Amino acid sequence: MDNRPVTERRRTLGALLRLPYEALQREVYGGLAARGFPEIRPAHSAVFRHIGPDGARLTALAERAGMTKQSMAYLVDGLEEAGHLRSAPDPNDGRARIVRLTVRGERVLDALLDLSAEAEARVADRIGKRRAAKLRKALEEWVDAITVASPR
Amino acid sequence: MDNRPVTERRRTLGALLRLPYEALQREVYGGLAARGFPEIRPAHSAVFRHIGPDGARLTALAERAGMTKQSMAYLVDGLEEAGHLRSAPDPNDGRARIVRLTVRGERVLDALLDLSAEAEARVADRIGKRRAAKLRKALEEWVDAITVASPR
DNA sequence: ATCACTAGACAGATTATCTGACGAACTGTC
DNA sequence: GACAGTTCGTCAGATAATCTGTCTAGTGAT
Repeated sequence: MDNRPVTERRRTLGALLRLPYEALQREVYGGLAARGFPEIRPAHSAVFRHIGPDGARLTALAERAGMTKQSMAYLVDGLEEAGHLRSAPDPNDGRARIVRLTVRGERVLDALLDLSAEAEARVADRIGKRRAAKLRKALEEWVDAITVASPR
Repeated sequence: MDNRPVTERRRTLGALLRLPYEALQREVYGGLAARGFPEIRPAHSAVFRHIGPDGARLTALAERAGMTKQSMAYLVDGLEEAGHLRSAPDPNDGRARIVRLTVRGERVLDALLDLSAEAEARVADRIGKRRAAKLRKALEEWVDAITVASPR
């Protein structure tokens, strides 16, 4: 049995992941807005995370992001309208569209990665370089354990 | 400049927090469904996280959860309909309603905390006890740093 | 040629959030 | 007391981000 007081029991790993994650997200998407991309919302990262330099099919993006084609289409439509993506029919498959980042879209991806690195550096300043390195290492280990168990 | 390859640059702290968090959430809410509470969805945790043994006002819950009164009212309504909460007028303030957990609601909170602790134990099994302890410690430090900076 | 499968679109629903406006109730000051 | 300003919760309406189910067109293997 767990006899610790509720306030302590409530400090779950989930909460300890969620709070920093939300803080990070505020920093990164705030920074993105400040850099001239206020239209990019957190959900859009599902696209930027999984699109490669040669673009990808809608279905491939959806599968990698673990969501339905319809949901991914919704996100892609928004980004295409804002000029971050451009889609063209696949010459090898008449059913498929290939979605690619535009130059503007590549700038967003770059800004996203920059801002993330900056935010991580600030974390290291706050909690110490060693501790931040251990944090990253432990998370990487955990993510690897998850990923082999149920590949994305 | 950051000259690491894109695949490595993409392994941001955000991603390293998000993936475990999502995995954890699946485990916990899956477990909750298995324990007979399939109607509890992740968003509802905003209520369980912030309600105390003596209940709370809607407005207080909303503020603690960092959302609008309207959004919190939506979540509370759902939980009240499902019998996890019961709300009564505040005898000291005619405007206010006090929302309290029912016995069923308390069982949910208990299950939530149990499942979280179990999930954390499984993480320790996977990545090692020492590493898991360091992970928790680093996250606690980070959360504390966030919380003093912008108290919730 | 046909037939099973796949890519993406369309229609419609659900969940979880928001903003703005509002009436009722409380609180402090005159 | 009366009045002004604040706070509590609700209503109406909108938006974001997801889902299921159905459909057409295209592919590919027999």
